[in-house]
This record gives sequence, structure tokens and C-alpha cells, in this order.
Amino acid sequence: QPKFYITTAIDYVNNVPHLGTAYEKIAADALARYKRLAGYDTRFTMGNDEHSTNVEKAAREKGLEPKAYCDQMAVTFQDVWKRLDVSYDDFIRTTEPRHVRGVQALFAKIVERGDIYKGKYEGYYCVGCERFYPEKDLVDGRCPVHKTKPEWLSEDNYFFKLSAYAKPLLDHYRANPEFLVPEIRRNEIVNVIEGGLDDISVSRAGATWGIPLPSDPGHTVYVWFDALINYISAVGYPSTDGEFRRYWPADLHVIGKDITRFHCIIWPAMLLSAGVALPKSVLGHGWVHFQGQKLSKSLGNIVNPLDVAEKYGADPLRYFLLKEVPLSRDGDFTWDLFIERYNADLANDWGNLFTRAVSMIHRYRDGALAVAEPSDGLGDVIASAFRDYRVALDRYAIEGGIEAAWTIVRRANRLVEERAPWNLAKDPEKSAELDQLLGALAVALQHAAFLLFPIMPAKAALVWETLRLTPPLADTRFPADGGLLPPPPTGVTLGESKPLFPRIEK
RNA sequence: CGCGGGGUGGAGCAGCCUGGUAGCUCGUCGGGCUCAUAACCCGAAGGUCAGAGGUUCAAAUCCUCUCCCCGCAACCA
Repeated sequence: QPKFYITTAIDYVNNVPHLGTAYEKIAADALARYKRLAGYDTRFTMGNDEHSTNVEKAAREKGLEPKAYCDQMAVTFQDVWKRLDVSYDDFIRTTEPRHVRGVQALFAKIVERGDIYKGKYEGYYCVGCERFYPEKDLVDGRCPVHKTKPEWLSEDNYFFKLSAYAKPLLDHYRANPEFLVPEIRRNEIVNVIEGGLDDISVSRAGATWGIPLPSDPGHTVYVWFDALINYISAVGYPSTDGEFRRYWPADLHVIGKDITRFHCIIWPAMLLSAGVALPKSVLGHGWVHFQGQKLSKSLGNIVNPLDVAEKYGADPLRYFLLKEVPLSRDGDFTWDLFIERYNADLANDWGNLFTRAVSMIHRYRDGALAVAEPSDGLGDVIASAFRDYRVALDRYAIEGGIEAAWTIVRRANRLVEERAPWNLAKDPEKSAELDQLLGALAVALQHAAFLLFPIMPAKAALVWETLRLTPPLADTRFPADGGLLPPPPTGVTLGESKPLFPRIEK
């Protein structure tokens, strides 16, 4: 059985999840669910990034020890993901012993390779910002944010010979164009590498909230170096048997475009140095804006995904984000747009097809199908929808998959008009024709629900159960021969007709 | 000259690489139907493709310049 190992970025815990973080997890979840339907042994991991001074600071501000604070945040994050139906298989926290072991082991490998050396880290450091500034970014020698004079800091640090990996990385990009998608981001990164790479500091002296260097416990591992390693520690590294052997290298890292440099330069360089295989692909997705603006704390326009989910359900939120924000681009969330998509697509198209079909089955046939097979070319529509869907999802174009599923919904709605079942029902001689139509509609609903399961798992499952289909949707797979799914049962009373998505009245 | 993305009917996008009747979803208007969540189906109106110049038999599509938005520039998904 082929495997598919997919990860999201692990989240920095100095804030609760917002709409953008949720977008990434939902997108990765849809891909993971798709791969499961496609028969892959899928491993989907996420987690929290709990080290660094910022986290420590956030904890102290709440009067908590860092660990206690992180424990709380881990519960908060996982709760949000569960409410959004994110089906992760494992949740890794960078404070867990298994992760610490992985970090120390990988670090040791890189030391062994001779890629770590001790040096001085010097620069202008603004205490307010907690960061170093290059001289060119200072305004009149002062911090551009705080207008204070930064101090000249100089501390002993360990450095990683990133500069030695420019050539190997470029070679890797040339040989594996799919290593970074979309293409636009690949070009950007290749430019950066061609411009030359500097060695990076990978340790902090005197920090206590972090993973100590095995070779020098007075230093902790730089938080990014630490965080990236979660992708292998989550599957058992430093053990190279079992899960690691089964799942590594990862098939896909789903990350935000802002951190592509870490994932596409530093991370592969670390792995090359340590002699560990590189992940197959990194997907740098775009941003979800809110009312045309970037989500930011300072603008105060942070949207809590749970607000949307609690009001209208997780599925509509998932649908909107996946349909309107292609992974390769930025997109916009506005309430007007959300409500429009909800009413037009979910309530009117898919939802209405469901209620009208199921209620006709009840009204005309006491709730049971006599036959269940496609008619009027519906079989061809479904077959090509399945093909288009898979092509799109294999390219991570989830919106294209949704579009493909919708061709089934549209065709079925049109079929109702064409065959006018309310007329067939009046004519006893057309009884067989009516049975055939109702069966075809059930088949259409079934296949649309199957394709939409990765996008809207709860509603798809509801349709599935209403049609009395077995096994459960989560255990169903794409037919190996590329044909249709086994049809819904006949002679069994179906579930009731209830609006899947009640219209939102403005 | 830091790097990059974009400007297409009211809105959001596709088309541009590989020039040749400008396409999709929503909205608007008109019609049909009544199974259904005033939902569904059919049809229509609406764009000189940011601006200027150039190449060409022919440009939204290629080239040059200008204007306007928006990102990124080592720790915000």
C-alpha cells in the first residue's frame, strides 16, 4: 500500500489560532482525507512550537510557568482543530521528550559532519523588538519601531555552515522541480540561493526555555532549528525503523509562504548535512485576508475561525476557504462573500438538490428506492467529474476538485427539470420512469457526497447516512477500476429530508 | 535602479507561456416550473481586456514606457 505523509507547520503558541492558521490546517486536512479515499496509508501530523523567548514571555505575562502555559495552549489548539474537523493522526509538541531526542540526535549528526562551528554573533539588538537589526534598517542609528538606540550585542554562538549548501540545494531544485510549489515561490527561493547563503546562528547562549545543545548545555538550540525537526521526530527519529522507515521522507509539507525560506533552504540543508532524505515537496500557500486586509494583531482584524464555525458550522467555513482561496494564491474572507457562497452554492445547489430528491423519494415512493443506477448520461458526468477531481486534487488544486463535484450537482438539478417527476408521478404508466429518475438522483447525491467528503466531512456523511450507504464514508475508497461506487441500497427506507444548509437570511 | 504579484462587463476570477469569434461563478433583467431551503431550469443585457507606443495580415495575449494597487526583504499560516 502506498503511503502519504503530510504535515502542516507547527504553530507558535503566543497566540490562539486565527482564520489564517485554520486555513492551512483545513487545506492540509482536505488533502489528507483525499489521500485516504484514494487508498494511501496516510499520516497527517500537526503540532505546536513551544520554545523561544517569545513563548516564555507570553507565559510570564499570564503569570504561568512556560510549560504550564504550553499545556494550556496545546489543549486550546487541539480543541479548535477538532471543532473544525481536522483529522490529524498525531500532534507533536516541541517540549515532548520524543522531540527533544530527535533534535539532539540530528544536531549531533550535523556536528559530526563538521558543519557546526563556534563563532561570535554580533549586531545591533533592540530589546523592545527582541531582534537584531542590520545597520541599513536602522533609522538615524535607532530602532525603526521603538525609536530607541539598539545595543551592540556580541555573544558566543554556534553556527551552521549553511553557505556550504547553496550548490547542493540548487542541484536539488534543478533535479526536483516539485520540491517547492507553486512555481512562483520556487523562483523566488532559487534567486535567494543564487544570491549566496550566509551561515546562520543555531544556538542562543543563556536561554533556559529551549533544548540544550548536547555538546554545550549552556546553549539552547535556535527555535527554528528546533521546530523544523518536528517533521522527523513525529515519526520516530532518531529511530530509523518502524514509523520513520514507513513514512519518511514526507510527501508534503504544507506551510505559509512567509516561512518557505526555512523549509526550502535551511531545512533541506540540515537534512543534507545529517544525511537524512529530503521531503518530496513543500507547498507554500498564500494568505487569507479579511475584508481586503492582511490579518494582523495591530490592525485588530483577527478573525476567530470558531466564531464562523459556531454560527454556521465548520463545513461552510471549510468550503468557503477551500473554494475561494486556492493554495497557490492569496484570497479574501468577507462576511458578504461568505454568505453569498453559502446561499448560492451550499443552500441552493447542493443542499436543495438533497432535500428535493430525498423528499420526492418519500412523497412518491414511501422513502425507498426501487432501482439505483445512473441514467440520462449521468454516469458519464460522474465518471468525468471523478477524473477531473483526481487530477485537480493530485495537483493540490482543491477548488478544482470542488468544481468537478459541482458538475454532478448541476447535472442532477437540471435532470429534475428535464424529467419533471411531479408529472411522471401523476401517470401510472410512467411509474418505471419515475423509479429510474429517483434512483439516478440518489446516485448523483452519493457520488457528490463522496467527492465532497474531504471538503465538508460532516455534511457529506449526513447525505451518506441518509441514503443508508455502507460502509461509512470514511471507510469508502475510490473504485480501483475508475468506475462508479457500489449503488445505494434499494427497498430500504431512507433518512428524512432536512435542509443541509438552511439559507442565511440577511 | 532591491525582489515579486496584480490591474479583463456591477463583484470575484479564467484566458496571456504555445497571438486569430473575450469564458466562468455571483449579481441584475425577462421567461419557465412547482419536487424543493422564494430554492431549481432556460434566456438576455452588460467589457474598445489600466494608459500610451511598437511588432504583426491579426494582440487581452509578444516588446517598450507610464500610471495605480498589493506582497516580500531571517523568525506573523
